[in-house]
Amino acid sequence: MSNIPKTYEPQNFERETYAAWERDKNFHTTADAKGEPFCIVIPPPNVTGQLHMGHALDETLQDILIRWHRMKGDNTLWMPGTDHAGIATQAKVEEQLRGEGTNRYELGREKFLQRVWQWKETYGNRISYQLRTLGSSCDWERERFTMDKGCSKAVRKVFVQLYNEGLIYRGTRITNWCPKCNTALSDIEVEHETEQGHLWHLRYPFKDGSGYVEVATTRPETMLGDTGVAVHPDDERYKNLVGKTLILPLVNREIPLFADSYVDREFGTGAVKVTPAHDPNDFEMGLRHNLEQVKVINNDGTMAEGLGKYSGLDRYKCRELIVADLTAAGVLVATENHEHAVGHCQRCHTTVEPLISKQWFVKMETLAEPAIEAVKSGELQFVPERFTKIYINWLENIRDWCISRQLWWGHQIPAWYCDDCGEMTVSEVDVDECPHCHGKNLRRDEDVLDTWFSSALWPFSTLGYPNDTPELKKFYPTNVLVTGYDIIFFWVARMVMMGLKFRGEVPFRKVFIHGLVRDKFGRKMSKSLGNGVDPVEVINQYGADSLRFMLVTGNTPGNDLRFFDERVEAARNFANKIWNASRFLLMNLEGFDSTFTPTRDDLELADRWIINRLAYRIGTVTDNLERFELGEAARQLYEFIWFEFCDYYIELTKARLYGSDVQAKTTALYVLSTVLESSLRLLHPFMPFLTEVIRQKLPNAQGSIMLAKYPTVDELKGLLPAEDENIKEIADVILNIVKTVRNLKSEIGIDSRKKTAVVLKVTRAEFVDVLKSHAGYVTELAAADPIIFADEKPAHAMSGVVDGAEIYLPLEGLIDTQKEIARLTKELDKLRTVAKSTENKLNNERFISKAPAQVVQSERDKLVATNEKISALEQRIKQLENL
RNA sequence: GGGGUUGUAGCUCAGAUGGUUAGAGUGCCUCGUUGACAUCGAGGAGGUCACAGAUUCGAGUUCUGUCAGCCCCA
Repeated sequence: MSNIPKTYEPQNFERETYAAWERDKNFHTTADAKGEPFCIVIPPPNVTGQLHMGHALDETLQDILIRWHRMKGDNTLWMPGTDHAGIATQAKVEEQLRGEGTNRYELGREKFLQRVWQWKETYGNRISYQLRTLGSSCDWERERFTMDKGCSKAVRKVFVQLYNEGLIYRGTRITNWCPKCNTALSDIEVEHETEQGHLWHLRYPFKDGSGYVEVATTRPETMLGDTGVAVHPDDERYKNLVGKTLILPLVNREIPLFADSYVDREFGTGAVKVTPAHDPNDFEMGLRHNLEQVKVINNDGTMAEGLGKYSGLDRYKCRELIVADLTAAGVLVATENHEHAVGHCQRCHTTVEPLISKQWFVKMETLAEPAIEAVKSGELQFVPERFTKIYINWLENIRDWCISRQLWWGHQIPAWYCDDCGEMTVSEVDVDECPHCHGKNLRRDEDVLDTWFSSALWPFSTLGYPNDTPELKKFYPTNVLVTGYDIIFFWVARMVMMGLKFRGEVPFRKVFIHGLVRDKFGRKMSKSLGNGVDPVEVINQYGADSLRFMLVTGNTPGNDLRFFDERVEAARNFANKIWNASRFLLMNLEGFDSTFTPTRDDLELADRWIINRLAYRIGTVTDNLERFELGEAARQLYEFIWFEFCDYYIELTKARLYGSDVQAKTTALYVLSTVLESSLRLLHPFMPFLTEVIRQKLPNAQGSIMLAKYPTVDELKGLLPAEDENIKEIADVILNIVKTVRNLKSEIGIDSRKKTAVVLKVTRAEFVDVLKSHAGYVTELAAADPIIFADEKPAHAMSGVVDGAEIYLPLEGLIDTQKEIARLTKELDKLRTVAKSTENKLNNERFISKAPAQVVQSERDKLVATNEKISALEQRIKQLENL
């Protein structure tokens, strides 16, 4: 049997292990393969850059689910791919061009797009390869891209159908505009941040000279575009003034004072200036009251033509000047400090400008309704459930989705305008002749679609839509979507709407939501802060298994987690522990007869115990996986492998391994390798590399672990202890004695490994035989040697008491009687507190009558056991005091 | 303004459906070189479970309120 190096060095095997899996097509499946379908589509990473910690978390969770289901025997497909990320990618390439002293306009659309495709090749591939370093078992043969042929076809088909049904329309609306990205944005691409600003109070005079109305505004520069002043219809202050005409200062435009119930009487002066072209609420009021829309700010954030000295100024420079001019004119009467929410571009963080422009929109209401229903009916479930509310709340208040972007990189809108007849044609195939007038002077709409439009189709476009492929039939709806809570609106909700609309079924049954990975101080990892941790570097240093294990432990669904080097180290130490436990087994396997199978009768207590524990952990791990409690499942494995298997069981096999009884040794080796092998399979979804490499060295383990069966309790049949065997209780007595002996030694400063005589007084008859026959376990684990069973208590000794036994370390001369009395008294006090509270419960009639019988009984048992310990301690203390 | 979420050991976090003397990792203290592992082993200290009520035989866990932090939406 070949052995392995002394320390765990993942760098030596992860890469080649992955390559072997991929070479053997272990990730690949087909629609006609055996098993229940289990499918996850990857949230496609952007081709802009490289893997970050958020991806690492997302991929790890998916890979755990995928590998687990594959091992369970499901027909498992993990569909990989990347996203073209319109604005972000275009910005990257434009930045590149700037470095070369040119820009996209100089290059022209076609050449520019070639450049972006080049970028996509480089970075798209890079991110796919980085996903591989994490161990992601994606079916790479099926890798997709949101702008590949198939996805583009799906986008066209969906667009045209929605247009034909009137669910996509083109209209002049107020939209969020980013002056820097130079494009329209959807509502959710705007991030609102509270900023310290001012509230300027302005006086607008009446035309008839009968005084003025005072308005309050946070954006004085927009006053140039004011076309009205609004007050609340029930506001007594203004009731008699409504309908009068005001003169807009600086501009001298006549504007009406009108009433609209939108106005908040409490805010400012109760009178609000109305700029329909630059504020969404004012826009709505403008429509209601037929106000003129005067656009005073250009798309690039400068002031429009025709505004005299203000024209061409930056919007903020203009604000300063306007404030100065209004002050000089006596219009500005007060300036207050004011906190308000200001919208910023999600991508570049520039303050967005609400502007009127002609854009394409998706009508959302009819699409949202079934998407709400799907969640309410339970057809689609969120894990954790609380995200349901967030999702529904958003959909119930949804507004139309602005889908056109003034970019070049993306799916160009399939609409053509005829210069001859002025008609528009929307079509799945490119149009070169106007179907209305047969003219040839067609211009295609220059805009492209919001990136999220194609992402919304991802679960079915990747499976073959619009073609009716076997994959689509087999794997749609997919089973789980794994993603962060930050894109529930952007992506999840839209996929549900589109899935329901175009496939008639939800795109996935469950949405498994995780949080964000933060830095050690709890801050979001970001480029500007420079606090990001590169997963590839972590993998190079600690191994992908360690990173994965760290990401999945100490984390509960939907919650953020902090990244600590120390936690990766802890995970790496766990890997090293497994490595060395395996190494121990491998070095003892020489000459092992791998055909040997023991019967239950060959197994000794420790063997039956560890198998029992394994069965228990198979249960809890599987149970937690089913509930998406991956962190808890990982913790179960950690405890089992490190504490139960390594700390206790391995130690208890050493006597047999180093002894001369071949049959006993073989049995121990059999159980060791059986339990280790099962543990590796249980752990494989979490730590794929390590488990594969070790398992290949074990006897009787054929093929790749990733295709092996996930452990079930059934497979232990024949080895499991009999139902009536009280194995846990017996083990607890022994382990409690072990702990007590170790503790007593430590109290007195004896090395835990130094052999020390121990006197045991067994206080429960049913344990006498089993403790006598297994005293060797105490010797092994606590260096208790010799162990003397006796009824009398040695006077000069350290002592301890556990359920079922009293323990004495006769160490005459080493014992400070007073200290020992003090120590025992402290212990006694603790037990008395316990006894007291237990008694109180049992004396409470209502407890006896209302609590379940089982709970009452366990309290009774506890009281008996505690009282036994108490009297033993009392006697002992008295004995010491009389010395 | 509406909604969500968090508050448990020095730090980071677990503690489904209420029921042992509330756990882990890390950090800290003491001890340990006999061969699986010092990326280790043994032992230990350390918690009024944010606060106040309520429900209950019983609350870290359920409900209400308060305080503090974070997030989303308007």
